[in-house]
Amino acid sequence: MGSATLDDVAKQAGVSAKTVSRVANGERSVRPETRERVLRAIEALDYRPNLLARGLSGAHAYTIGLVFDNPNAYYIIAMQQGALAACDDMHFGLQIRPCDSTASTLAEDLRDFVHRSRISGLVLTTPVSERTRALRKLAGYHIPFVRIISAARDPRDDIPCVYVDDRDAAYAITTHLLQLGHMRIGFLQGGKRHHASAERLKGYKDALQHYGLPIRDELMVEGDYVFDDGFRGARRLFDLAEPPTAIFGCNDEIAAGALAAAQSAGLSVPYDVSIAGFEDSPFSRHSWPPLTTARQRADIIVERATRMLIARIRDEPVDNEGFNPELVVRGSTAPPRPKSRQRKRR
Amino acid sequence: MGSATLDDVAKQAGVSAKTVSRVANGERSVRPETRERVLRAIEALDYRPNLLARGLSGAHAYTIGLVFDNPNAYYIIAMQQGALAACDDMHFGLQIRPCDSTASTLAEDLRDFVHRSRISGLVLTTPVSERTRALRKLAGYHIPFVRIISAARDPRDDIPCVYVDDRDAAYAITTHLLQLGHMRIGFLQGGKRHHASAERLKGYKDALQHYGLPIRDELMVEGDYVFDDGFRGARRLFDLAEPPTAIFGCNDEIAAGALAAAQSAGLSVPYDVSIAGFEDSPFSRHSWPPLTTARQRADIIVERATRMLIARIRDEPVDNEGFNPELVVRGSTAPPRPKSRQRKRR
DNA sequence: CGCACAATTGACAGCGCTGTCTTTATTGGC
DNA sequence: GCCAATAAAGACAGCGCTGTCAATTGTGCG
Repeated sequence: MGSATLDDVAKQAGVSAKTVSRVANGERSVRPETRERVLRAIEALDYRPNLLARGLSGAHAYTIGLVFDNPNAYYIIAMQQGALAACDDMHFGLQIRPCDSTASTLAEDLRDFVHRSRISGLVLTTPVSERTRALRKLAGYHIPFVRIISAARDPRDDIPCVYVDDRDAAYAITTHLLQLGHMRIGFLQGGKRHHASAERLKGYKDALQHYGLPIRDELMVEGDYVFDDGFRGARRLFDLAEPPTAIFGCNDEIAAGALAAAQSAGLSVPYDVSIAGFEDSPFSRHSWPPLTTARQRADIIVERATRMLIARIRDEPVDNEGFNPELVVRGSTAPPRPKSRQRKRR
Repeated sequence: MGSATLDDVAKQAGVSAKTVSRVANGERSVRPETRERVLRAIEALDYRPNLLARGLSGAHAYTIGLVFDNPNAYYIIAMQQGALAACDDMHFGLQIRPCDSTASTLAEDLRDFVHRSRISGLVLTTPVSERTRALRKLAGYHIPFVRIISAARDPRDDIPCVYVDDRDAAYAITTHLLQLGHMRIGFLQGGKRHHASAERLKGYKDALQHYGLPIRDELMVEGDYVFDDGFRGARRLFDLAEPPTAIFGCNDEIAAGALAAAQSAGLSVPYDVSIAGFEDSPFSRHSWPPLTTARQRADIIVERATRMLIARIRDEPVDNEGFNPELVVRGSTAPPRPKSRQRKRR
């Protein structure tokens, strides 16, 4: 009924429980013929190690935690898939853990989580990964973790991380718009809670500067990563005396809001105004027109981070790794209308 | 360093470990003053029970599993939130578990999952919850579970469930379109793997019948719950000699595809064609125009199912419960154009 | 005041596994 | 062929908790 235990297998194979344990955990010091016999017994009894017992007994539970505080459903799912793929592959368990990254007790909350379940380590995603103070405490508790952050280059500090160059991707998107001929490009900012927002803004500004264009305050609207802010922000841009011919939303949801604002204002995208997003979420693929955006493979990034964490737990050497989101050009961006015709519309 | 244990607390409070265990688990047979003393010690030592030890020792691990096999990110997140809310409230752990509902070993996979971690019970969501054969096996393994299914009424079988009346909601949406004056309504079907697809189709047909309208095969396009099928299906409908004046997509993603198809065909929504979805996902709120849809609170439904499961695990009596998605009218549906003008456009 | 009974509390084993240490088998070198 | 060195296998304790049952304390009542 309740599955077989180590002892059952040991009896069946005529060896000690410890030997079965060794085989089950792939330790090398077992003679091939013994291993064979044990494997047969495991097969015959359909034995599966009890993870609770293993975790309670061993040094740790061979389980990692994926920690997030992010309202973006696609992002979460992609991250979960990535972490799961790595964990399945490495025979680790996965505990998925939402949390409040703004809590003052963040470090303690995570510590309790880790201790209660003997979690072997944590993969921290943004914005949890940006709470430097909490991370320092966490490190103080000797909890291994890897963080995923938004940065242009390897921070080279003592905390292993995967860094995503949001600045560069935003630079690429802005450059794409500039090369299409847009001279006035609106930027809908993301929430300040995320470092990525600042990075993307930086990429936008850098590109303008590189092209010798002025950076205009009225073209950079503040907001958060939500549809409504995209909608409102875009409307504000449209209402300017001299509205932008292109709008770059800090993520796809913001861009979707801008798209809706354009359509509700009777503007045709991309003929009257170009719109670009960031993330390559289904939003960007499933809108009309589909959005030009930056593809960010959260699944692959998290999978990588998870593998790094497991390596770290096994005391193997790990190197930080960087990712560059990739420009994806779709139907929502096009050259601006010639001046003459643009005038007519107004 | 590593958190305090029961014994530490026991020593501090001057009682036995078992008494601390009783207090920690809220058992009643402890004198108030003793309880008080123990609670103080727990507080002082910042004690947190080790979940692995509790699970290994006790009859089960006070953890339930949420099982799903559904590509819809919003759905998954909503379900996770609902399950988590219930689990947090009832002091149960939650294991989130994607799976392959088409696997022939589904029942065995789930059994192994349950046994390995001493999971107390499972919440099965569609389409896993519809694999009747596997469920029967699962019940044979004495694994408690609650399933969420698409059904118009309480199935009154021996498996506890939460049932969602998709038929009724589809009926309501179709009726809404009929009452607006639409006489030809296209229906973009969902994948056959989900019972909900058939239920929704039934609701559509029932409503037409109720209004004395014929059910036309050419208006019911087959497909799956993906954007592209919505896009293609809608195009096929637009190409009919006599195209529908309204399209009902079996979920929001399909409807988003239809919306894109309309826009790409130069049709204005809702003036040239009305479009309705199903689910109330962000898709429906964040498109332009926003979609009329049926609100289905996956979070609340799953939370309810989770509470039922926990009640069941505690041998408390449980009654099946039904949910009715609620019609949400937004900008994507309107009366059809008067015939005369419609002609002009063609 | 003394007894039957109920309410509290504690002692102890054991959940199923792994870490440590010990014992036994095997190998290579002279 | 014998011994040291190494490899393989086993014995045993114990991870931190709960279930069971026994011991203790408190209660009501004649």
